[in-house]
Order: sequence, then structure tokens, then C-alpha cells
Amino acid sequence: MTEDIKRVAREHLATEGADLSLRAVARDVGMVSSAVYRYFSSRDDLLTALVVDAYDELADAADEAERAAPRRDPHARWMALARGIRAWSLAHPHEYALLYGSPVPGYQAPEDTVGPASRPQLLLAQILRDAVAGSAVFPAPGDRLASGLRADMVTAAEFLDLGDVPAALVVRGLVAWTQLFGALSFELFGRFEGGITDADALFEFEMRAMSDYLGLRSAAH
Amino acid sequence: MTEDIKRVAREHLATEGADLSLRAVARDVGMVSSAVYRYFSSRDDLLTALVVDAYDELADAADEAERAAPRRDPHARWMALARGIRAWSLAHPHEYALLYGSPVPGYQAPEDTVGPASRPQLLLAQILRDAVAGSAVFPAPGDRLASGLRADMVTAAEFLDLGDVPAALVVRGLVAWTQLFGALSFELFGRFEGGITDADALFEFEMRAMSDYLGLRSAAH
DNA sequence: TCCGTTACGAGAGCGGTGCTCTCTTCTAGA
DNA sequence: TCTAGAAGAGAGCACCGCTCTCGTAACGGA
Repeated sequence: MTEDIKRVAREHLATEGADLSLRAVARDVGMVSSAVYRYFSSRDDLLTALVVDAYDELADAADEAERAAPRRDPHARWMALARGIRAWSLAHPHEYALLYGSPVPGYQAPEDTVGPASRPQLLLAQILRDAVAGSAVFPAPGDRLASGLRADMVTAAEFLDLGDVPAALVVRGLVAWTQLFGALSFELFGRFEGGITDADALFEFEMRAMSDYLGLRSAAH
Repeated sequence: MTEDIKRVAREHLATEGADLSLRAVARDVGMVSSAVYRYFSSRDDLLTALVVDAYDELADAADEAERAAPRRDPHARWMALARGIRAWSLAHPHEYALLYGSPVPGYQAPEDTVGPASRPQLLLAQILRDAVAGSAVFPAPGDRLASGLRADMVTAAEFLDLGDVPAALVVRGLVAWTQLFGALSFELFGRFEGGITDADALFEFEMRAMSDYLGLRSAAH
């Protein structure tokens, strides 16, 4: 039953967006609204369940896309990861907005979303780790990091299990990650409406630029 | 009266966020909800007015910050612009979400927002134009642009009145712009909660990286 | 001065929302 | 067979956006 409600809610999410109505979902399931509260303690609770599912779906899709790239080619893996994330996001714009858009008013993402939320980042972390281990990354220039920034990067490196990845590369990974989701947000939230017609080409350019910025080596690049 | 309503609505926006209630605004103004409809034909109409105002405020703040930087130092101007945009955004998180966050469900930004929406971008355009005119930019490497992407950049260059700025630099400007707003969205939408403590330092690093990427020359850089 | 027009606001009401409370029914286990 | 608990129904509360009607006050022209 819980799965039934989530399924219908996902459909509503896909068509109407984040302002899904618990009553409408209940109607579609064939229940009265109060009955839904047997399974979800509130509308936010239902939303949280969808958020967690969406993170997992995104991570699965990205993981699968990334796995198709040759293991020893970090550039190809990065591009595959980025394309995989974008493909899922374009196919699920409302879910994307839920995950990476403005926070739903009055909705505070609870603790149990941070685990799933970090899964996509772990995929990039793994690429960087493998690249460093396999010497498939050009040595990062000696960026001077402010002490607070360096400390944050060390913490992040521990959290993401980035063994030998230097802090200077970690922060560059964060820059690339920011670029990726900035690009997706621009595209999905309609900021390209007036002007950009070839969003595919722009995205490819951006991700290639980030690959260069990360210093990822590639067989054919 | 219209200004009165907008003022109160802005206050509500600052405290509650995008789900502002027309009735609550009316109460605070001292009117009954139906009276508000004399001034705004719908809640979306009121929201649009706030959006336009917010774009203008942001552009004004960014413009003022940018003007404080030396005219012939494009790096300093870019950093000042970025810092100005960030400062306004941190001071007005809900407005930022309204402008650059996920689209409000069921709300379609009407035509009259595209003008104000392009104002901030024009500030970057001016920096690039001056930098090229004053030879204060390292020649952009010969990035190969896909034909569709090149065409889009030419169109954008016309729209933004970028005279001699080459397409390869225009697209880099777009990359930097994307990075800027990606960073702000991450910060403002709470994606830094677990880990980043020195957001200032990270932002400085990112914007400096983008300045390098753009090839902006600086007296002391 | 009188009258008609117009702007402005109040009020009731419609259908929708999230959520709570109470009540009934149904089912599984002792 | 009896009982405890789960599951759903229904009514109701306070809120929402929005529409319609009505009263009032101000103003301009004859």
C-alpha cells in the first residue's frame, strides 16, 4: 500500500510538480485523504520518501552510465557520469527540482535524506580516486587554498573516502560538480529559453572544460 | 496602495518564502483579500511584480559593487560583480530562490520579466567587452565550438551587445556565469550544510578560478 | 446643486488544501 | 470464539485563491 501511494504520488509529481496534493493522490489511489495518514504522517513525510527514492534513482542511473565507460579513462568516466546525470534530470525535471532546486517552502529535509543525497557525489569521488591512483590525472597546479577552505576539503575527502586525492584536486572536483548542477539548473529551470537552442552542445563544452580543469587524462582527448 | 501591497508582500516573502499568501498580505495591509484584486489581477501577478523588482534590486546592487572596482582591471571588476551578486543573494535568499530557483509550480514567468532578468548578465557582458577592447584579456584558446553552439553564442553576443568579443570567450563567460549561480544555489539551497564551513573562501576560490578561465588580466593577480 | 460615473473596499461564497478526530469494519491471532 | 489492532470512512477545522455582488465615497459635468 505504501508503495502504491508512492507510485501514484510519483506520477502526480511528474505531471504537476512539487505542489502535489495529498488529497488528489488519495483520490487516485481510491482512498479518502485521512487514510493516507496511516502510511505517511504528513505530506512532508510523503515528500521525503519521494526525495529519497529520487536520489537513489538518480544515483542508479548515473552509476549505470558511468560503468559503461572504460575504467582507466577518467575523462570518459567523468563525461559519462555527467551525461548520465543530465539524462536522468531531463527525464525527471520535477524530481530534479525537488532534489536540487529551491527548498520547498516550509519543508525541511530530514536527516535520512543526507545518505542518499551523497550517493551521486560518491561517483565523482571514485573517479577522482581511481585517477589519482592510476596516475591518470595531470598534477594539480599548486592552488593556494585558504586555511578554512583546506580544512573543509580535508573533511570532505574523509567523508567521501578520497584516500590520496590532494585537497587542491578535491576543491576542483567541487568546482566541477557545481558547474554541472549549475548548468542543469539553468537548463531545467528555463534560463536558456531565450537564446540557447543547442543545449546538448553547450553541456558537452562545459563538461569538457571541467574535465580539462580537473586535469583528467584520456586515451583520446 | 500598489506600492504598499508590494512592500508588505516583500516582507512576507522575506520571512515565509515563495508560498506567500495573498490573504495574509491583505490582512497585514488592513484590507480584505478581495480588495487586493483591484491592484493585482492574481497572486501570480503580484509575484511577477516582486520578481521584476527583485531583478532590478539585484542588478542595482551588483552594478554598484562592480562600479567600485577600477575600470581597467577586468579581474577586479569580475570579482566585485560576483561578490556583489552573492552579497545581495545572501541578504535576500527567498528573492534569490524566486529568481534562480526552481520555477514556482503553476507559475509561468510572463514576458515582462525577461528584460529585468537580463540586466545582471549585461554587467558581465560589459566587463568582457571592455576587457577585449582594452586588450586586458588573454587571448582565448581556440576552443572548437560545435556549430550549433557557435550560432547560439553569436546570437547571444548580439543580444548582449558584445561587439568584438569572440564566440569562444562568450561561451566561457556563460560557463563562468553558470559556475557563479551554481555556487550560489548550492550555498543558498543548503547543499553545503554538511561539510562546508568557510563558504566565503570557497566562493573566492571559485570566482578566481573562473577569472583565470576567462583569461582576465589584472594589475595584481 | 444635483446626478451619474467611477474607484474602492467589504462580504459571502465556491472549491480546493493539510490535518485531526471519531467511528465503523475487517482481519488475524490466541 | 473472542479480542486487539489495523485500515479506512466521514465530518470538520482553518486556511488558501478567486469570483461575484453590493454599498459607499469621491469626483466631474450640466
